[in-house]
Amino acid sequence: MAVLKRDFFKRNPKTVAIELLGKVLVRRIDEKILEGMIVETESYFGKEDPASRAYHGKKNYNKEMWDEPGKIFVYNVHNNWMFNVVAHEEGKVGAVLIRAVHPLKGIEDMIKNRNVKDIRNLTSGPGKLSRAFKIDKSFNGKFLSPKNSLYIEDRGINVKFKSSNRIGVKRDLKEKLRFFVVDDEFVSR
DNA sequence: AGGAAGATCTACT
DNA sequence: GTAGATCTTCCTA
Repeated sequence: MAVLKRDFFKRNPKTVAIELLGKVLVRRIDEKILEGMIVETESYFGKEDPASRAYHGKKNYNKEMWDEPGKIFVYNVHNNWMFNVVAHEEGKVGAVLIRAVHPLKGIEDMIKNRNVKDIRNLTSGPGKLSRAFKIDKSFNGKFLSPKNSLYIEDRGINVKFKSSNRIGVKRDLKEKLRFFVVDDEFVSR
């Protein structure tokens, strides 16, 4: 049950995105624990990446991507919070977007937070999972850490994954930067 | 003040 | 599966 250290995120965003698959996202709300296995991620780079929030240079809404790896980066799109973790090599820019998790624990609470019946709809998208886990802008700029009630654990789970182009992106890079676990029903369509 | 946002829901074929 | 409305942040003017 090793909590991921900051060094884990001090690498290329692509590597981090791949290795985050199968890790477990843990959220503590008072005495309740919510857990979900990460099954879908996307990596974003800096100015060289037209799909990245960092593409237009350092702004108020994206400055966390220049910040220390291991920090939480949250932004809003169409009334949805996107949950990212800052990940890049020394002196670079980048982040990994958590797009979907597979609920493990606290499912009842997630259903309450999300107000849906179909379990498959619970956390199968970036805005969905942040709502289910009660992640919002208040986490922006904090470190992933048990102290902050939000962190990621390595439980030695090994998963098979595939890659594809990123979702919803108009001008994507040639490289495939979306990664997802094979045959998991919580991967977003 | 106005607008666009790399998502989601709903309501259809 | 696909299309259209959504109704919050933060940007640009």
